[in-house]
Amino acid sequence: MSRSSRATSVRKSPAERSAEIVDAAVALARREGLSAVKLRSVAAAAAVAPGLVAHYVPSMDALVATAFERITRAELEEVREIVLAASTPAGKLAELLATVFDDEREDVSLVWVEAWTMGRGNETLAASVRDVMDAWHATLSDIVAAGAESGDFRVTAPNEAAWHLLGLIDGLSAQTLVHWRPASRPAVLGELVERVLGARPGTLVALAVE
Amino acid sequence: MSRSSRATSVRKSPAERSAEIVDAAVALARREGLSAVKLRSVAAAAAVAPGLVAHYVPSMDALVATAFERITRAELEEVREIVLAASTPAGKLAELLATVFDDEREDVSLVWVEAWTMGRGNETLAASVRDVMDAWHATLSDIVAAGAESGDFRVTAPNEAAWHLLGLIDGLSAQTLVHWRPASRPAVLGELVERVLGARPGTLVALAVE
DNA sequence: CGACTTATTGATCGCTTGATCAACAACGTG
DNA sequence: CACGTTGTTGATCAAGCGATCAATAAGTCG
Repeated sequence: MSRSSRATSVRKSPAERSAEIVDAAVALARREGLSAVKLRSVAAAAAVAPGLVAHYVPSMDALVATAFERITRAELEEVREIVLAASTPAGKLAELLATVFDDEREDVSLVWVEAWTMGRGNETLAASVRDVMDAWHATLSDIVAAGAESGDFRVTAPNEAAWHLLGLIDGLSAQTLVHWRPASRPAVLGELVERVLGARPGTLVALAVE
Repeated sequence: MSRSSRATSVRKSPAERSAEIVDAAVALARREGLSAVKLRSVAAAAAVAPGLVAHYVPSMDALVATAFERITRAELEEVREIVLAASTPAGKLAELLATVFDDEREDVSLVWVEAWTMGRGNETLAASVRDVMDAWHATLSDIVAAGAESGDFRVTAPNEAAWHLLGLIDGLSAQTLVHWRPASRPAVLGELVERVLGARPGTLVALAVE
């Protein structure tokens, strides 16, 4: 009667298994948020025993931070490539905003907002959040500075303007997270950012609509 | 040896005790965030047994939602009164921004950001969040609309502009929560909002500095 | 083919959470 | 001063968390 039936297991190289576990954590975080990254749920997602997750990861806090980095770095990298394709600063910014506020990307908002609060009890995560935010700021700052130099934007402090753009992006993302989808976002948003950057009316709106 | 020593208790009217417990929850949330509002921590803060908290509250989710409402409604009310004192729309907005981004108010940011994520598993809280956000939006919208009418602001869609302002406020608040305090916030922010609303340069900056 | 290395399992510990409830005692009442 | 109502206590339950570790078996190597 006590054929307690041990599950059949396949041995894999530590590197491969470790990657699988991290991948499972990333997929889980993308789907249900960072707070869904638990020892047991990751184990289930990776189809391994709970103990194995703990074995391959220093701590769950670290795994959460890793998942955050993977997801948000990938997003930034994606945006960077899209931005690279555009020629003018205004075009770059328009593409950036269109990408960030794409509806497909709502899940990333959840990851960000959760990271801000979870960072308060997870210093590893907090450090990651700071790093990726800095990277975002740098990307935005570059675009704004280029626009200021070319005359497309009339900004006195590109660095500060980049912070405010980032704040705007974060805030609006958080809003959609709760329940809002103010309908005419792209067009009106373009108009808004034109003003923020002192661009000529229409330079961003036209690009944003495509 | 089994003098298990029951703590001396003072009987109070249900209304009074109930108020004490809610007050303790509010104070706790203000100090350490909504996530600190636990059955036992609230009990300790109110100096009662854990069971009493459960006795006076339908569920902890409800208590968290109540604490959120109390804190954020009070903030909004405070801002409303300050805004009322200013005469021009630009002045009202300048006062509003100065108040919201006052350093003393950092704790409220934590409450907001936590509410956005906790609302995902607490429908009572989610409903409260939507309500208070609507109220904020209405307040901002009124100011912007008045400014549009008076000619102080050149905005085509006050309603949308209010959403964006709110997004900006929320996003920048969240940033300070993580670790940022971009130094020259008030002045540069005023300039930013002038542009957002198409106000004449200086109308907000001058007021914000006071 | 047997032995050894080691990837993997799953039970387990200790802790925290919200919630329940029998027992207790403080206060108003007769 | 005793009685009874009821505000209050604190132990307790069940669930979920991260982490640990002895036991197990898969794959490799002589």
